[in-house]
Amino acid sequence: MDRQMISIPEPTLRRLPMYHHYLKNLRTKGLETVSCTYMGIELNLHPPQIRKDLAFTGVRGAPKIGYKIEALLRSIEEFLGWNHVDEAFIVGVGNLGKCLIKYEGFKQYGLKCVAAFDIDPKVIGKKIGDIQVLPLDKLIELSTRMKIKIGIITTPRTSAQSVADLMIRGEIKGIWNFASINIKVPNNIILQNEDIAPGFAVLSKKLQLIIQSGELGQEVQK
Amino acid sequence: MDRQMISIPEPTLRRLPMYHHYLKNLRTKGLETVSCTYMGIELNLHPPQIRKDLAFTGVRGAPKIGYKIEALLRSIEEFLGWNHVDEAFIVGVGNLGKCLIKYEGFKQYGLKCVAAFDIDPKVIGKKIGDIQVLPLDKLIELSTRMKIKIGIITTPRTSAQSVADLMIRGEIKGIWNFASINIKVPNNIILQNEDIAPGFAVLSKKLQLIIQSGELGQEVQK
DNA sequence: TAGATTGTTAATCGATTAACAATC
DNA sequence: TAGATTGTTAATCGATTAACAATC
Repeated sequence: MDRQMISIPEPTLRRLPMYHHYLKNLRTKGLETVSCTYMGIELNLHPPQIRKDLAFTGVRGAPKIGYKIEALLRSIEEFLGWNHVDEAFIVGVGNLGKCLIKYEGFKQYGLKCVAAFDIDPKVIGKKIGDIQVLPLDKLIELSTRMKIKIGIITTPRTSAQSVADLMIRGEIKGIWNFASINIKVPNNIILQNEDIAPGFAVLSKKLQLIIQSGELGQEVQK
Repeated sequence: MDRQMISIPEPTLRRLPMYHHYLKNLRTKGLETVSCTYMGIELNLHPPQIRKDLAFTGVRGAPKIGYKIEALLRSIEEFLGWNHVDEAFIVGVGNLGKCLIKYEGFKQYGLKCVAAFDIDPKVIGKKIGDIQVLPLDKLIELSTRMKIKIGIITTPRTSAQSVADLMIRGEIKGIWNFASINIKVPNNIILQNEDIAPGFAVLSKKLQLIIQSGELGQEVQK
């Protein structure tokens, strides 16, 4: 009962994939153990932070030795649920939709797109990668029947809310929204928004500041 | 001199595009002013936070009235440098690269991809959207000559570091890295990493917790 | 005017970092 | 053993939220 009461800091959750990826690399190099000191240098993080993050997954290291890489990987995967495959539906087969369907990386997260949906008759019936594009009005019935838990939205902004509503009626529990628009979902539905605008805002502003300071520097020089 | 010393909280920077997008919506509806109370309800944020965020851009509101939408939009755009066009090079014309090249949304951020690069002879010379795919070994010379500031990496992981190195030799100042791998750049280069794994980790874990608690609930019921 | 809203200062909260005993 | 590393508690830091005077 208590376990799900412990709240995991979101920054920690967001760092776990980085550790996971890095550890997989170490494993291919044939290494068996790793210390936080070592990881910290490579990943540019402070050792105590890494230690705390890893502790959340339930793994324990050994003083003087460090952590077993194999155990760490299993611990992270189990903690995130990446040790079993989750099937997902994706709606919207435009550029981004196609790109995600073909993305090979999902495998390592245990995510598998099993069907795509669209309203455009020109794409319905086609195959993208391994999967079939179905008409959107089949979504509710199919997702209920197949007990699909995850829905991915890659439609234009204007359709995102109505697609989310369909997914919820189809008993989908988590929505990964790439439509860069705020959609509203009930409390018991997990919503994860993915958008490149925030990242670009950070890049734009930092760039502006560094270029400004460069120009200022030049002025000072002459 | 002082201006660039003030550090802007990154969470604030990341929220600005959301305000920007929302305000554009209000403008198309013909509204002229807006209060933080009102925005807060729509965007699910506390009014004082919105006020602080907006204050960073230098705009001032009027007590009892709120903010002028037009002035807010201009203030955010100017603050982020989105009021002028920045030209960018993109390297790697796979699924993701093509997808970003065709992405219409960059226009509103003042970002324009002016050339694409690849090493694959099969794609070199082709046109994606409006732009030409050039051989990678032309990058340094061209980006120096055209004074390109932004480089976008959409290559496989294995090439990301070497592409970044080329960009830096081509005097690019900011790198937007979609290759989901840690690349190393000198201090004076801005690096912004874009990766969907952190977001999916959050979704996976939350989903796991909610599904677990659902199963537990059922057990308790019977 | 009264009430709503801004702008700003203070209090709270949560995450990161520092410190250090325990340990192999 | 000595030194490196973990695990944990305390201190710090930064962002969010609360409180409230100023104001149109």
